[in-house]
Amino acid sequence: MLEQLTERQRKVYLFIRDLIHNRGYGPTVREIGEEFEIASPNGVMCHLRALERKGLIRRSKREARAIELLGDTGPESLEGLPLAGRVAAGVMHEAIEQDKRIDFTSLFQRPGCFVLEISGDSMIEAQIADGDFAVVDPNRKAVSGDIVVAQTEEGNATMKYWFPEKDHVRLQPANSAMEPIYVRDVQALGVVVGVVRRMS
Amino acid sequence: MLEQLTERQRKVYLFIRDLIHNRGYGPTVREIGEEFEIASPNGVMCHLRALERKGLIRRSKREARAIELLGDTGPESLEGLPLAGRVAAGVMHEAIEQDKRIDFTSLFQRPGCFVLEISGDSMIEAQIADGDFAVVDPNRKAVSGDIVVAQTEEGNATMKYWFPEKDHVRLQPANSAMEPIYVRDVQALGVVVGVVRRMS
DNA sequence: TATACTTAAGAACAGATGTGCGTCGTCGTG
DNA sequence: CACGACGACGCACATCTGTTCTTAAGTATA
Repeated sequence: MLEQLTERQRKVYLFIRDLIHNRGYGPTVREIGEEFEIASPNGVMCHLRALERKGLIRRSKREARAIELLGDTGPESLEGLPLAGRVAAGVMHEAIEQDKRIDFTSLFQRPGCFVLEISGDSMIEAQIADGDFAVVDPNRKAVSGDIVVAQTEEGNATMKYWFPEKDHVRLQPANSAMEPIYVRDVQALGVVVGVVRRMS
Repeated sequence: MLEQLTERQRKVYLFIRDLIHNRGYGPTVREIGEEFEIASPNGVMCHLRALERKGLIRRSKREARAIELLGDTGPESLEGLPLAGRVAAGVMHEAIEQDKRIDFTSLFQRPGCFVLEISGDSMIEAQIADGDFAVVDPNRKAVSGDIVVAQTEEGNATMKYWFPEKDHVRLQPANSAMEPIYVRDVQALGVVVGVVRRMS
């Protein structure tokens, strides 16, 4: 998105975006000029035309501050949590590196995904415990060994390992105290792509 | 927030907010007048003054469209994932209930929280596996039995159960194949308040 | 009944703002 | 070398826009 821009254009775009996100409304042509020490309004117009031509912004003719950001998902600066490093692997840095961030919401933001709360311990050996939240992707085809949410013809739904065998499917719990289930008419509602646990 | 407003003021405020969220930039005084069939700019000024006085917006003097929304968290509709129910507990609803939603980012959004990637299997029996992300709250005092990130005086950091005993602390792994560590000079960098796993 | 607040019209003004014209220099490409 | 791009100046113009003043009707409050 930003690759096709020149250095100058990129900075102008980021300035506009920053204002819209952090101040709530965009800059005027002359405000941009002031920021980048461009004395003539037309010098700024040149950049705005380039940004519009390259599809990053849209403008309304003859309207003040009428700059619309295209393909912008919102202020990223506030999203997510700082990713501080790996633990149990040596020295911990005192200062948390602020540059790497991880956003759990966008991590699982695929169209159609939904969340289920786990009830029971049948997947405990797959590190999925009672009360956990499972993120399920219904648009993904289950392959052998996936953890899926399976629904039998009676309407019962359960979370198990998915093993197709000959003329049936083996639904294998991740708990050595439990036996696998063999079913003929079953469908996978979706594949488990993530687990979230809250321990507070 | 909206209770202290008159009906007319509320509609004006919602109109402004809608434009900022959906169009990307706010309205001019006359645009508002056009929407509500207020012929005079001053009729609109009256509402804007009221909204500013009541603390819903902030304006910059003599600047076009310079309306800032105060105490506004952005379009809420896009946040989070739909929470579809509990699994392994009977009947699955065909239609996912869209009204309940869960947002993983805000779930762990406490000031100071950070994320660590887990390395190794020392907490496997607490359902924390290699490659998982742990959310750590440094502003929380560790109590006996908590899972903490502990740092010894040598600077080594590790994730363990936290058991203070007499003149030392027992750092207990959740892995029966491993032995506990007894340390005198150790501090808990934070308490693990969440776990996130990505399996795609 | 008097007072204050809300809502609004109409007119006028100053200044903010987008836009177009012509010009110029630099840099990389063919 | 010519050409096109990028980046920018300076100026002028039309209009957009916020603001203020005066006036006034309707409504709630004391």
